[in-house]
Amino acid sequence: MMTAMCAARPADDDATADGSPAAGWSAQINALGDFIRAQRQLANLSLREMASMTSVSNAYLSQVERGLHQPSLKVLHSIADALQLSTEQLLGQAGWVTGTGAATASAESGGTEDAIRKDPRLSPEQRIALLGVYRSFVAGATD
Amino acid sequence: MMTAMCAARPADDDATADGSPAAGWSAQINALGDFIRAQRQLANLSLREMASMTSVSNAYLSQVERGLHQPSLKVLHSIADALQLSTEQLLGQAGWVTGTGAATASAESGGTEDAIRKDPRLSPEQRIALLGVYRSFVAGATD
DNA sequence: CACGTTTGATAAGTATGTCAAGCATGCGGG
DNA sequence: CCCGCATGCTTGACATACTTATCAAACGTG
Repeated sequence: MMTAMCAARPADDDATADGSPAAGWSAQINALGDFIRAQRQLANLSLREMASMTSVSNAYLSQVERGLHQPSLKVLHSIADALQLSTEQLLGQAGWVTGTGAATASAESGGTEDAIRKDPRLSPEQRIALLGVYRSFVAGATD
Repeated sequence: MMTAMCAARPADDDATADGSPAAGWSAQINALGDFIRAQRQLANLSLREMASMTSVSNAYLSQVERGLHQPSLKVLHSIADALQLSTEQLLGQAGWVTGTGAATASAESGGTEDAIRKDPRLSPEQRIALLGVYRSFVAGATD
């Protein structure tokens, strides 16, 4: 197995002529596909094997690996599972998550807000309420 | 403005009896939608405002918030950006960051109390009040 | 060489995400 | 009263993700 099979990449297609899709994600998609393929081959899996593990068709996996499509969360998750990777690694590879630490918002100045937002023990409604209270407090003070 | 007018949720449809690895989507989608809506309202944004920020149509945002659709990565990312959240928080909310290690939650859990205690912008009374609210929330959530 | 098997790639069809336009409702002013 | 302006919700058309069925090449067997 694993012979130099028929690998053909139809040249780097960065067609962003029409403005429909967000420009420039082809690079990330390619990176993601390469990464997935590498991991798959590392695990000595064929497309079909992985397909049966992920319940995603081999054909689509092939297309994803070659950067022809942007897989959805479901598929991404399945793939990560089959390859024994965390979804975060996959997303990170595609550049969709800013990084593991990643605090795009105000992390240092608004530590409390951030903590509330990230707290997994709160339901959405509770979050709203708590943040509302907190903000009213802070707004009332000198700020 | 901001009066909750025509609101209708078409019953909770949780029909996922098959043994697929990704079973139980509707619940997650609903959670995600609720979270997004909560955050949006927190930021005092209307659907249309957010739509213009995210370059996603208001209609679709509405549907996503109500759990009628699963947004793609692009859209998710845009939303996170508009709400000044990291994509990971969104994904975490929906429970998509399973991963093998996946200790996103436990690491942050408990950080909220700490953040509140340390927050220099709160007066002692406010601190007590906020902690009280937070604790009541967490206590009610069957830890 | 015929044969079956395994591999990755392609074709055409189906399901689902996404948008632009229109609907319903509430609010303030003539 | 009606009217315009705000909001959120629904419809129907299109684009994209995804599937099932199939192909051509490489690897065996005898």
